[in-house]
Amino acid sequence: MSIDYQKLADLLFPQVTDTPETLESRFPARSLPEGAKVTRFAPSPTGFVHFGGLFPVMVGERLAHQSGGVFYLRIEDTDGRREIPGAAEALITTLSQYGIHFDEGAILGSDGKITDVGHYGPYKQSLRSPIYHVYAKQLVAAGLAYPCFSTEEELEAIHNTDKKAEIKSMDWENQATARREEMLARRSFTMEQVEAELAAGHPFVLRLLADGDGEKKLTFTDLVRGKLDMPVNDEDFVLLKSDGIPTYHFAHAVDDHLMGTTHVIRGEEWLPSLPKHLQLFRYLGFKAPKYMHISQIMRLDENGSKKKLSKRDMGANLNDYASMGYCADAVAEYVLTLLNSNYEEWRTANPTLPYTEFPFNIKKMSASGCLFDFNKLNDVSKNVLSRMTADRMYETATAWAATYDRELYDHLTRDPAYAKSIFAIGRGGKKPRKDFTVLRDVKPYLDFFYDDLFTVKDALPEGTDSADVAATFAAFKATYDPADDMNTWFDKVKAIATDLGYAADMKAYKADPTAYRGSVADISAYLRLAVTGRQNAPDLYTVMQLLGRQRTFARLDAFPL
RNA sequence: GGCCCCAUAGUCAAGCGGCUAAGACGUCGCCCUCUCACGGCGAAGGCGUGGGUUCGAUUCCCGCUGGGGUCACCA
Repeated sequence: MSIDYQKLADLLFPQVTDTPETLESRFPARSLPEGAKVTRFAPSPTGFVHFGGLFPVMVGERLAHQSGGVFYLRIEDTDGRREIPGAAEALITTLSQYGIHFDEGAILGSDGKITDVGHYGPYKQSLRSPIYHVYAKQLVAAGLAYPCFSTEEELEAIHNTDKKAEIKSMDWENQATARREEMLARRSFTMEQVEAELAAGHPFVLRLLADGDGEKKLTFTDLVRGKLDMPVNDEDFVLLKSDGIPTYHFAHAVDDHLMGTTHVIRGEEWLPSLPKHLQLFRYLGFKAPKYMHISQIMRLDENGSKKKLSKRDMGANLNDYASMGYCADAVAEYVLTLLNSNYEEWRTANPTLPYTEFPFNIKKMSASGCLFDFNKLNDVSKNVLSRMTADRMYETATAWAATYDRELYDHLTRDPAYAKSIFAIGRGGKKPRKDFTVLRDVKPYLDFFYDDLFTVKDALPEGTDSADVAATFAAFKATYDPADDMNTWFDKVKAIATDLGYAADMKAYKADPTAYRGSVADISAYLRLAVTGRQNAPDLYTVMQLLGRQRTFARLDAFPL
């Protein structure tokens, strides 16, 4: 049976008049400096940004911007059934909070609507049908693709593929044979049959005519995994769905070629379909981009086995991190530590540089999947917060509190200078205090600096003689001078200790605790509890400096004995 | 089940034929110290398994085991 493929192409795509050549001239190759990488983030608007999604995003962003290239955003909205209205906008907003900015693509305008920026658009796949159809027609005309009029129901009866649960229990051997036979059957048809189906108004999908021998292997080099062997594609997979919208595979080939993507960075779940893509690029006459398949982030389930971090898991939604109190920089740094094994080393050597200064290196990427580790994230977050200047910490905390803790926000903004001086405690030196793991820790840490938030949380140590406490307060009030420096201040506290029969010297006290009523540590504890309401707080001298004499004394007076 | 990927401590990881097998997080001790937070010192804990190749394997090859992915008109 011989078919006039050009005639078939005209029959299937009568509306297509453009040719691949006209498209090539409409989207010319980019003129970029040698070595510049063009990468993209290509999400489908089906929900929030997944934490795991941040990995390819950051790799793409770093590679592009580090090389003087282009990082663009393309929206893969080819599945109307799964699309969630507003998801694309939300995706962009979330990423911008993470400092991820796109040079071109479907970008959010000031009106909150998505608009195209750049010369390779449209950047929403649903708007690119005419483009895909040009190449679809070309493939049909070349005898490399064909229409299939089987309905979804018919195929499902054979494949039984629409439910994961069924896949697990089905008979694989028979399934494979049935599929092969079905595929062969669909390949043979006559022009008359096609004409009749079209005349009857029956929809069709366009399938690629696979020429590969599934027994043969293809060797391919992935930039993070090295050489890989995969079977050559032998499957007539779908290029265009019955609504004329392309599948991921087809859109990927056409778009990444036309848009000049040099490096495709995606999750490793795409590895098995790589042979399809390579075959498509070959059929289309396109040069394939370089690929980087990134390992999935996992979590530990109840049984101790690894599971893909999925939608419902804690930490899956990127938006959750803000509400948990992690700032975007912390999350980004954590991702970087997982992405490049030498990142932490670099950070230690360069504590103050922004992470964008880090020389990101593909060779330092690991091919094995890793487990999400809150301990590590916490540590990174704690360091990120501790490295900030007081001003920066103030801004970060205030911005966070604006949406997550109005009460804190009101207090911080009431007197910014005061708030900044609180944040300045133990900050800025070589060994800064690390009081905050997340921004949620801010309020409980500094509440005692505000009279209306102050409460006595802790109790005096067991067995404390309240007469000693009262005597301590009286003596302290009699001698305290805000003009004293820290040493003078502490000498006075020691003097109080001595007068009350407490040890002024800790070493002496430890050597013979029975010789004293207590130690200067106890005296400090009395004062600390009254002034801060707790047994643990930053340096008392500084706290009193910030509170001032009047408020300090008021708290000593108000302390219940 | 087929195909594919992965495999160094609880976690992330250096290592790329010869090392007492780095480092970080976590855990536990000790020190510093007015408490806390820092900081310092130290400890426990690892090359999944069986074959090769080699004078010598964590490192190279194969099998096994384990984990993960994938097999749609979803991406």
